[in-house]
Amino acid sequence: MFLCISFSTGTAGMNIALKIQKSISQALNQLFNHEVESEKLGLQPTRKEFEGTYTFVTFPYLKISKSNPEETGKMIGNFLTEHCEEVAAYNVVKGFLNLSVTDQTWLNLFNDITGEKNHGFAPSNGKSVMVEYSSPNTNKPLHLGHLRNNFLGYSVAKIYEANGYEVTKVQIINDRGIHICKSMVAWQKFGNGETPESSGLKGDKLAGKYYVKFDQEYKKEIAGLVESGLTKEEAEKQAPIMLEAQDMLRKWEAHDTEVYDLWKTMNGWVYDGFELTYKQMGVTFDKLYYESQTYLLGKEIVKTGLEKGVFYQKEDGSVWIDLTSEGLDHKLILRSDGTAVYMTQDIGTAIERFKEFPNQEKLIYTVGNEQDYHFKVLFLILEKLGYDWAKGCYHLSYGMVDLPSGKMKSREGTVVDADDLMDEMIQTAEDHTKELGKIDGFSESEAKELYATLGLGALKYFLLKVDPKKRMLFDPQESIEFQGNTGPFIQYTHARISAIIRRAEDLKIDFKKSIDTKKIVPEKVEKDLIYLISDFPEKIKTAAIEYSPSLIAQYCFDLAKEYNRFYAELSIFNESDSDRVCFRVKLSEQVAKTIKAGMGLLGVGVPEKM
RNA sequence: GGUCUCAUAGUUCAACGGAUAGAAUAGAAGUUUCCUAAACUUUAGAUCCAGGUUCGAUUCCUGGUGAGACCA
Repeated sequence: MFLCISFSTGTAGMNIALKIQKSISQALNQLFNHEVESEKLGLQPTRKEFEGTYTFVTFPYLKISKSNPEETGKMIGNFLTEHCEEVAAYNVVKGFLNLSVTDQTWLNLFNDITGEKNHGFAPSNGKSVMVEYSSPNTNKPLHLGHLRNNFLGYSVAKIYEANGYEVTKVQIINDRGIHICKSMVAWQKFGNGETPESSGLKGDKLAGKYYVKFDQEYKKEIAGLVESGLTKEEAEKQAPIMLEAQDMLRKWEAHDTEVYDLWKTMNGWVYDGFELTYKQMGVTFDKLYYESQTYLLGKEIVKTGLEKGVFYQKEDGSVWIDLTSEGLDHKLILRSDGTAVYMTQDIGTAIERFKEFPNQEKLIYTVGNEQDYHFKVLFLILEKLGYDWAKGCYHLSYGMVDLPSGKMKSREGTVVDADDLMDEMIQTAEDHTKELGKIDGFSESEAKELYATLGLGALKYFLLKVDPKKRMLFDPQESIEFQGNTGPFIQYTHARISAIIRRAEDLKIDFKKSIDTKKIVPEKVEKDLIYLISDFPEKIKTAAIEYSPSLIAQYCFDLAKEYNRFYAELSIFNESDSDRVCFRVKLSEQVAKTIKAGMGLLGVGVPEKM
């Protein structure tokens, strides 16, 4: 899980914890004559119900201190208040040493953060990564599962960018194979020359329609054949429409002009359709790969593998790899008739990509967890073939999206279409906004933009807030909620802060002036906010290491929730002390910036007004 | 049959081996002359079972039960 990734540091905020860790290390050394690397000392945020900001657990060091937990905590605590200028006070509860940070430290930190242009975003580190996601088939439209895939991949790409990487976003489009031929055959037989223009259907929907049509006809033919005395297996093999599709695939492989043209035309429709969907989703790609151009790759490498003794050949001519020593089994690399399997072309494609982008530190595949085994094997093979970069390959595996009715099944028509779902979300956002009467003073286009931001924000946040590797439930009704741990709640918080900034400007409050840090002492709730803001760079780093946008989502929610509490408890403009007003507006502004940045990492926009 | 993943409030999700297992929703009760009530406050409710490892286990190990995926 934790691969070797180096991240640049140096952003304001995280160094408080580092400094304290260093001091604790010194304390252990001087008090108990014990050497520990300061980074290895666990320092965790103090639980809400206790006084303090950081907590150091002393249980593991009792043997060294040769004392009880309370005494040990006191000794370290005393050392810190004396020698560490960040620590103001401490308290000990059992084996937990809770440390309070001095007000001055908070205020200095806050001034540092406001001075930063891009808080949390690391400067370029000269490294690059490639992220693959989406990778659809061209025989049907994108569905809910693709949404999770796309949002996840896109967000991870953003998170890597925030960590200073140059990111190449790619997808490989599965544009060939029997499934495409099925759509083509059905269209040829039953389409009557129907096009996206003539039918008004999106191109991908049109192709999908004929894919379904094929399946219906195929079933009819099977039923007919079974009735005439064939077994089910025989019927499945002999159904004329299936034979036609297989014939078409052979013709395609032989570059038959007529078939090739049809293939190009239909795929062209699908790409036009996909483009609209991607645009609505808000995801982009830097480079597209097409399987029709890569499916022959990898055959060459089989020879090399055989020569190196990584692979072995069976009597029938098929090529295999023995992975039993790794706890896996034997895996087919090339069929006996010399045709490739998925593994073959995936090996070839990976090699091509590293030839094309030699300095790639990582290659991240966003693919569902049903492929866990496949990628495990793929990476192992690449390593055995001697490619150093193989250890930089990572399978960003995610769980299936379930519906309340169970699993999505295309045959049963329970698939949730991506376009329909997004439209529905936007529509609900519109209805809800109008119901609340919140669109006074909005122009038509502004209102539309707001509905899209809210509807898609709700959807993206809903899909990204869950740990990627876990299977999740998507309830269409609940996902459109705007209350609680949702995108719109966070968006609302941002809009609310924007209103405060506008108000402050109207009142001509000079909140951008520097604050006399000696005069202002932040209260508890404000410290929590500053702590959260300062923790942002650390969160981005962790999210990248864990490939998990859900951490960012949780963070944004925490920040918004904390802010709303702050907002409810304290009035900003009724203060007589102008320095305090200035401080709080400035703090609010900083929260808004952080929320905007965090949501941006999820690909979610935040409105100024709603 | 073999391998892998998952199991936490009614529900949907959290919790580097750390404190009284957190949130959100749904339920109950409240808060709008005041910067946006898409908000806030209060309240009730959970670790699949059996062992083991240790100062300490939702987390690690073994066995079982249940759900899912992959491989033949």
